[in-house]
Amino acid sequence: MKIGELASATTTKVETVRYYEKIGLLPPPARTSANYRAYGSEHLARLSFIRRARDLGFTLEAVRELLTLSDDKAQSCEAVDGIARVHLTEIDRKVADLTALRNELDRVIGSCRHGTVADCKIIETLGPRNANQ
Amino acid sequence: MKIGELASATTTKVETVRYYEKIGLLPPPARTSANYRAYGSEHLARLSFIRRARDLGFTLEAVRELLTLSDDKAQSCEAVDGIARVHLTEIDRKVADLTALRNELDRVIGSCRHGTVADCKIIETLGPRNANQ
DNA sequence: CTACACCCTGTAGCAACTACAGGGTCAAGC
DNA sequence: GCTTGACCCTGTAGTTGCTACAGGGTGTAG
Repeated sequence: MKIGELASATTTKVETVRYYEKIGLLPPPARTSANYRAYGSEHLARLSFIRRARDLGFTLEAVRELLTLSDDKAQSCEAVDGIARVHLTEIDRKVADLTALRNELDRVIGSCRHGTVADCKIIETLGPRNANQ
Repeated sequence: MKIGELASATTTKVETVRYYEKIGLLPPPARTSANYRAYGSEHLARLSFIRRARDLGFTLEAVRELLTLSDDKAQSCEAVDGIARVHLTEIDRKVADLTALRNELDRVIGSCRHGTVADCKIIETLGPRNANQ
């Protein structure tokens, strides 16, 4: 399997596959006589794993840990569970932050009376003279 | 007003102030004989504007546009409103995406039976062999 | 006069890719 | 048998929005 096939099988860009290899997430595959990367099914499995973890929002560092953990089948999956829970907490915080921000922006937009910039409430909100914090 | 004072007045780092100058968001101020930056109140106003817009999640490009628009007081604030609305839509999309992701992660974590890695549902979900998409 | 806090410029680093530039390889079609 | 085009290679620079040095200069308090 060439890099382009692996990439399209996992909806990844070719450059990204090479990038994952460079940072040590994906092991370097064998090479053909023409120096092309030749991947096997274990690479497909590993890259799929990486992509799904990334889709779930895990950082590459977290993915690296998950991969290491998943290699030791006999161990308890407590650590895996822990990483996932920490990540969930982070996402919850992000959602809360974004929602608060969204509501403030909505309020700011709602105050716009569609006049000139001189008396635009949006611009005014951004200015330094009102003490709304 | 020296750069440190301007920075602490706007809870910005000194390096960030210089960075904003470098990318043309903040006009270069006058210099003292010792080549120190000497800021006036117009800089304070502009930097406050930038910080608040950033706090509301606007990109630096959007901030740049908002600043340009805010300089033309006679114009209608339609464009300003437009930028803000586009931004709100983006935030709404992000919240929706993150929430969906959060729920899937929650589901994945909930399936964990706390055994060994070999039969860990979290690891299994990340693997390529199940067709859950 | 000597610490020390502040200022200066310029460059490199972070995450997680993405996009070239400047080459080599391979199969198909004329 | 040779060209065209799709693919592959390496290496480097760009993206966003800062942040963190390194290696200097300045100003003031004790």
